[in-house]
Amino acid sequence: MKKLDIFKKLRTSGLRPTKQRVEIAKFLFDREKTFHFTVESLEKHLTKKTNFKFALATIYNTVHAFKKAGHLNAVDVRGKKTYFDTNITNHHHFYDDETSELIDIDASEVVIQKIPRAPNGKKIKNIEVFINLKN
Amino acid sequence: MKKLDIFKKLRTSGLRPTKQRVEIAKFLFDREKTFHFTVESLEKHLTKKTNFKFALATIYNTVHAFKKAGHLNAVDVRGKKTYFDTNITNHHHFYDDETSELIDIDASEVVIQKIPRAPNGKKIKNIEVFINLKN
DNA sequence: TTTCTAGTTTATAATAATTCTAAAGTAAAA
DNA sequence: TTTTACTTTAGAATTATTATAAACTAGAAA
Ligand SMILES: [Mn+2]
Ligand SMILES: [Mn+2]
Ligand SMILES: [Zn+2]
Ligand SMILES: [Zn+2]
Repeated sequence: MKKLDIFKKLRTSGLRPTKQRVEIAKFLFDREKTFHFTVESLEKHLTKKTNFKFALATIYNTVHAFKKAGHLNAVDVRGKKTYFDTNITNHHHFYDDETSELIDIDASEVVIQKIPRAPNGKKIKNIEVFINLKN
Repeated sequence: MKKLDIFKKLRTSGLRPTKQRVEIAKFLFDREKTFHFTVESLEKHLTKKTNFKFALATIYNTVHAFKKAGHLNAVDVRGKKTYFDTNITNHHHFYDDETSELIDIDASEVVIQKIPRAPNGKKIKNIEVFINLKN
C-alpha cells in the first residue's frame, strides 16, 4: 500500500493526517496479510515500532473512525475485548479459543448449500461462519 | 420441564437448592423455547416474576455454574455484555444488530457443503453460523 | 429438634475495557 | 503570521464483571 493510500484512508475517515494517525494508518494498512487486533495489542505494536507516544484514547478514536468509514471491521469473539480486522471483505474465521487467535477463511472456501429464510420483515445482511478450533 | 429436573440441574452443577437458585433454574429451564439473555436482562425478569431479591453476584455465580456444567451456552454477539443461551444443542443464529436479538436456527436448517481443513495440529471443535439481519 | 458447619447471599469494593472531559497542542485556513 | 477548529493527552467517569468478607442458611450431626 502506497503512502498516498494511507492519506486517502485518513481523508475518507474524516481525519486530519496527524503524526499519530499517520503511524496508526501505516501500521494497519501498509501490510500484505490480514491483521486481527485489539486496541491494547495495537498500542503495544505501535510503541514498539515507532518512537511516539500514543494515548489510548487516540487509538480508540482513530480505530473507531476507520471502522465507521468501513476501513476496518469488528469481529465477535469470546472475551471482553473488542477485536478488529483489517480484512473488510466478506470472509470467515477459524477461532482458537485457547490462544484467542483468529485466522481468515476466504469466502470462497466456504460453500453453504442451505440456509433458512430471514424472519418476516427482515433481510439477510451477511453470513459469518466461525470454525472453532481445539488441539 | 418438571420440578425434579430443576433440582437435577442444580445438583449436577454442584449447587445446593437455595431459594434464589431454584427460582433462577425454574426461570431458565422451565420453558418451551430457547431463552437468550444477559445477566442484566435475567435479573430484570427475575425481580418482575418473583418477589425475591437477587444480588447480581448470585446471578453471575449461578449462571456460570450452569454454564460450566453444560446447562447453558455463551453466545458471542457484538456489544459488551455476555449473552447466554438455554439451547445447548449445536445450532446457529439469526442476529439482529439493531435490537441485539438472537433467534435460533436448528442445525438441520443449515447445510454446509465445503469448509477448509483445520490448520496443522488443530481440530475442528464446532461450527457456528451467524446470519446477520437488517430491515 | 437443636446444634454445627460448610456453603450461600449480599452489599460493596476492586478490576478491566471503554468512553468522556477539558486543558494544552497543532494542522491548515485566513 | 495569525487565527481557528480540530486533536492529543492524562486522568476521570462509566460499564460489565469479578472479588471480598460479613451475615445468613441448608443439610448433616448430635
Ligand atoms: Mn465476544
Ligand atoms: Mn461479542
Ligand atoms: Zn478476518
Ligand atoms: Zn441459541
